[in-house]
Amino acid sequence: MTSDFAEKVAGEITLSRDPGSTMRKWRDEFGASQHALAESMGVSHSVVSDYESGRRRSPGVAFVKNYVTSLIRMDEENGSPVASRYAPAARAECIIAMEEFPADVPMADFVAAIGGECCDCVLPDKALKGYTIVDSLKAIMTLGSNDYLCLYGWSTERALIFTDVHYGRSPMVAIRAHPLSPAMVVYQKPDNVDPLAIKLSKLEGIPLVSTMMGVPEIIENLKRFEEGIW
Amino acid sequence: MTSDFAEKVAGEITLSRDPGSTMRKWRDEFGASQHALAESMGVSHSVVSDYESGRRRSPGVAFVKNYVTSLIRMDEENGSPVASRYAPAARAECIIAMEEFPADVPMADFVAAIGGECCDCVLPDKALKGYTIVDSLKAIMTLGSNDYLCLYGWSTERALIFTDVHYGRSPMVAIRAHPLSPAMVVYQKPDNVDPLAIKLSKLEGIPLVSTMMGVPEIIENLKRFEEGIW
DNA sequence: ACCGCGTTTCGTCAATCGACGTAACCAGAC
DNA sequence: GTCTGGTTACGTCGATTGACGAAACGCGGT
Repeated sequence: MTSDFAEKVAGEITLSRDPGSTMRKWRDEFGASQHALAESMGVSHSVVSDYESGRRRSPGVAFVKNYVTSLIRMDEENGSPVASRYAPAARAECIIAMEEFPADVPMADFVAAIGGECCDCVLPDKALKGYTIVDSLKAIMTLGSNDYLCLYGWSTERALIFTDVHYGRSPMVAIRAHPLSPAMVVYQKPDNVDPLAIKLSKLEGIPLVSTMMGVPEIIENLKRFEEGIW
Repeated sequence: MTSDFAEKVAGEITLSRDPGSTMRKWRDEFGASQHALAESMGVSHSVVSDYESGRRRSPGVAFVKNYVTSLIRMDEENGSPVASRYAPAARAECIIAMEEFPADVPMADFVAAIGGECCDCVLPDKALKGYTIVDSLKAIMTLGSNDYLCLYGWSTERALIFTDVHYGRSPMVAIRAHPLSPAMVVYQKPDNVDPLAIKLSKLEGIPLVSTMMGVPEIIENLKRFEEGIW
């Protein structure tokens, strides 16, 4: 979540016709002084001023990264008032976690990382670009057709992980009814997987995977993919 | 829309621990060769290779901007197959247009740009960070509670512009029922503005504005704010 | 073998960045 | 007036970028 916001900020600075003033805009938004930010970045305050005033016309990405991550770290130390205001879309109740991978992750690696097993499916030789962990009950009770777009974030080529699934019919029915399809569906701790859900997954050509791993452990195990390590 | 995607790509490159390989990842995603991209960028092909291989450890934002905008321009020349795959959330049916402003836009300037008039309200001395144009009928018929999060995109400090509004009661009722509030509500071409809608807007402290301007003209007039000009 | 396409490596050099410290400016409070 | 906090401007210099072109490499097809 926060990393999406960091990308937003960094991307805006990078693409701006005047990177300096865009940096200044964001620092003002975060309510930080040049001096405090400079300390956080580990540089002298006049460096920050030089960049914001436009003396450096094309700052290197290393500097921009330091600038942005420092602002966000400072925000987090105060409970993320700015970041949370800027990511309301990320706070849909049924979304527990949602991340993009910086590089494609082979499906087999993903399934292994979450201790998953295929439900009578064959994993295609494809890759995933991210995942979303969804609270199944809340999703079923609150999501309408266009809600599913939020689950996909930046890419449909992700794994949707439904938590606390008893038989798993409703998620597959809803997914099947929607024009967009995820690359993979994972049921977390199902009692039994409904045969109809398996049938539907095959009709849609979506690999269906189950795992008995807890959500915190799943999130922990997927962190290395987020950091581009495997 | 596309600019959000460009920011996503640029942000990811900027924040990556290995910008070169992230650039390479995205170029592969777009299916472009180094040679074609180099031509599009106006540099020699070996420059692209030097960057992607990591010879330049901290590329300047000018180069990254050229790289990203060239990839996206090339994608657009082919009907945006990659960009549209990466922005499904942006294609919610009821959203006609949605943009963020690179710098705050004073409310008075925004209202003037869209030929708007206050419906018995006083414009606060505040600023907007973006806007969303919403098809009212589709929104009312299809949006659930969490849908409204999609309307807000990156910030609630935006103007929501509802099109084809007859009296404008439903949008205000729905907005009032939702935990998040926009900074401004605009009714486009209303027949008559419902007094109850005005009352609700005051209760919420949300300025209510009406305009008789057509959607294409509104979008055109707001472009200068997107480019940071006013 | 040759050819075409795609990519990498590397030497080179002018231009710019990254970072420092110093000095100055501005505004508000006492 | 002084002090504090916030910001800007600028000289300086080593390090790095931005860009070029030449040479080389790898792969598939003929």
